Amino acid sequence: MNLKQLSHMLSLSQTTVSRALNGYPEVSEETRRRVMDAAKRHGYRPNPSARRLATGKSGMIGYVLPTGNAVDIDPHFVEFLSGLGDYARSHELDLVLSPADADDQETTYRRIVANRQVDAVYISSPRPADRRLALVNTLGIPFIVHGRSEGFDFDYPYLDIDNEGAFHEAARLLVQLGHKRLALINGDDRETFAIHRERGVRRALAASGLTPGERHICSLTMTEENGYRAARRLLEESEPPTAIVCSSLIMALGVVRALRDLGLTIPSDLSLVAHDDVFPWLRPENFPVPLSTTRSSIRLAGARIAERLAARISGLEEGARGEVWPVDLVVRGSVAGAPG
Amino acid sequence: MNLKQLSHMLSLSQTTVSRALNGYPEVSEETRRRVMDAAKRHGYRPNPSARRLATGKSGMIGYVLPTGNAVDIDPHFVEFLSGLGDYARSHELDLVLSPADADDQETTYRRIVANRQVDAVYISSPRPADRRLALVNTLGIPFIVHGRSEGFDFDYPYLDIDNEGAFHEAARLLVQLGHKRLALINGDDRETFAIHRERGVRRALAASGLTPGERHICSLTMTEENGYRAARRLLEESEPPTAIVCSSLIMALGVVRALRDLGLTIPSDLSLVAHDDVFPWLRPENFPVPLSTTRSSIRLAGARIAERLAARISGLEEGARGEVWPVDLVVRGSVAGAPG
DNA sequence: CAAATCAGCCAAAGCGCTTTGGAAGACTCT
DNA sequence: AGAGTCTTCCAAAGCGCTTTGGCTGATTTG
Repeated sequence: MNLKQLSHMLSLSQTTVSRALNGYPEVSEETRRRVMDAAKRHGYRPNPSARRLATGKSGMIGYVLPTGNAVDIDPHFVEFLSGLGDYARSHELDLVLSPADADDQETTYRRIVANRQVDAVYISSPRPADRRLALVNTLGIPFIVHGRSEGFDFDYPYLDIDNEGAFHEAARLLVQLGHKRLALINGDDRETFAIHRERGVRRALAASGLTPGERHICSLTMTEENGYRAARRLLEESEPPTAIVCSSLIMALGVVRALRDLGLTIPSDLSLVAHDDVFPWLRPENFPVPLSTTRSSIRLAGARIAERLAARISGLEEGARGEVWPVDLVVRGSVAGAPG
Repeated sequence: MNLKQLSHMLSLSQTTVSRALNGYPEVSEETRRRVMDAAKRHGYRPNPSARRLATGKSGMIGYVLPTGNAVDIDPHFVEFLSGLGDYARSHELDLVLSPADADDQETTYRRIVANRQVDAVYISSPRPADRRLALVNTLGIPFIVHGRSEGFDFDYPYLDIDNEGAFHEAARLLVQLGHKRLALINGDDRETFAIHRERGVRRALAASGLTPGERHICSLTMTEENGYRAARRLLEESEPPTAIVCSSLIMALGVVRALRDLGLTIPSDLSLVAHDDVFPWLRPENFPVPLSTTRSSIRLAGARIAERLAARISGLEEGARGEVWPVDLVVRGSVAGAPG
């Protein structure tokens, strides 16, 4: 059932039927009702390919997926996706993943924009002065950044959590508990989120006249093994930290393992706080000692981004609005006063 | 730059240019070369929307993503995606994720097929007599199942690992080591993979005249917490198992935690084997006691599925070919003879 | 009352590609 | 030499929608 057939059986022109269905004003209410009725009754669904060719709109949002043999997709992605799906599902919005060589994403961005494959894109894990951002900005496709970049002379729309604030709070708490030697096991510090977190920690320390030890700030990809290694290295120093702030639950698993290997206990020997993106399959309250966390649901962020992208596509949202979500500090048994 | 312009500047018809570019035989080699050259030089890229409208082919593969408030996307998905991307990247194949209400995926399948949004789909986590499979089979769109279903009177193309064999081997090893009380902490047993795993374990036990205790086979969604709970329940029985086979590393984390809480040690009190899908961020060799695993890279499966889908789309693969990958049993320190 | 306005509809021209059904010319074959 | 056969190309008809530009008859306006 296509437009031609439908309009024919209504004895109307395709123009009128099309306009009736798309809510244009130049069609009488009665006609519109008739058309709508018939469309529903016959299960008419406009062919998206045709609509697309005519309008250039695809009804999909895009994401360029960095891939490569040495490239692992962030496990957070799946939770983000859950959120995105939660919103998109009810709006018949599909998501197009365009895999790209991690070292040459530009080609892919250009392709999907030139081909009008998607109406909007989102960008995640941005770095300072991220080229993708500059590119997408000049290409003129609607977009939203999940996270923030830095060092641009233009503004852009984003959704981020207050990473600096969160880690500032966490570190401040630890300092208040008397910790003088505080370490940060951070994610990849080429990414902005990690930079912000480090900034938060440093600021909290500085406020009490402390500076982190040279090697007490480390940056690694967020695996259990790296958490272990970092913790091990830190705790075997001559003056080990008495508190650690950690950028992910997965790394925290490794930290906990390292402590065990060294015969140290939480929180008497070491206080630990980690960031929790809220995975359903790994919860901080279920750590051997319940883990204090800075918590922010990445899934909710996914839903919000979908919502905002939809708004941008339909022109309801404009400009470079940035949105920063506060982060909860949830204190559990893994923190205590600094050891004697 | 579109076809019209290109053909005009070559003084050829659109027909000829189109045919030259698409490799049809009825154009001379010389002309083809001229056309190819000009196309490359001017960076001509056929407009996919137009091509799509004309041919009905989209150059994308689809996946219906079950979503909902109570629905969590499987964390394995991300690794699978990495693999899919590895292949798709080099073939300019995009992946369309269509989020759907987990309880009504049929509507979405019908929509993407009717709209010809994608050229092929894949289905994951199938259940016995899975309705999606029957649906997709009748809709006539090329597809591949990741995993297997059961109870159909038709064959279908799939890629699966030998779950039964893997768990049979694992259980057999434990039995050979003298374990009489063996428990299985399985994933959701409405899914075929879990059924196969259970079958493997039962078969190994039966071969030595053993049957698993009533409550020694449990089925739960694969979270750390569920692993903990199941292990705890099992080990607090009057006749606790001396060996556990576990369907995922994440659950195994919980098992290890439970053991610790109960003051038990691996492998002297309990032998443990888990299935490893090969996550970059959590490795069995890094468990407190290196974990024995049945190992199969889900990422490689993703790449293979992409490859086969592409082959199906282009007609290179036909029929209901099933492919079953063997699974490695990797023995590490977590298994030992049954305690005294 | 003629002129201007307006609501409501339509025919047709795109969008940019593929594909059908020839047609023209070159070549073979008897 | 004329009939048949290839080879190589083309014009035009789709694919199914949106949108431009106008037309008609009814209503308002000076």
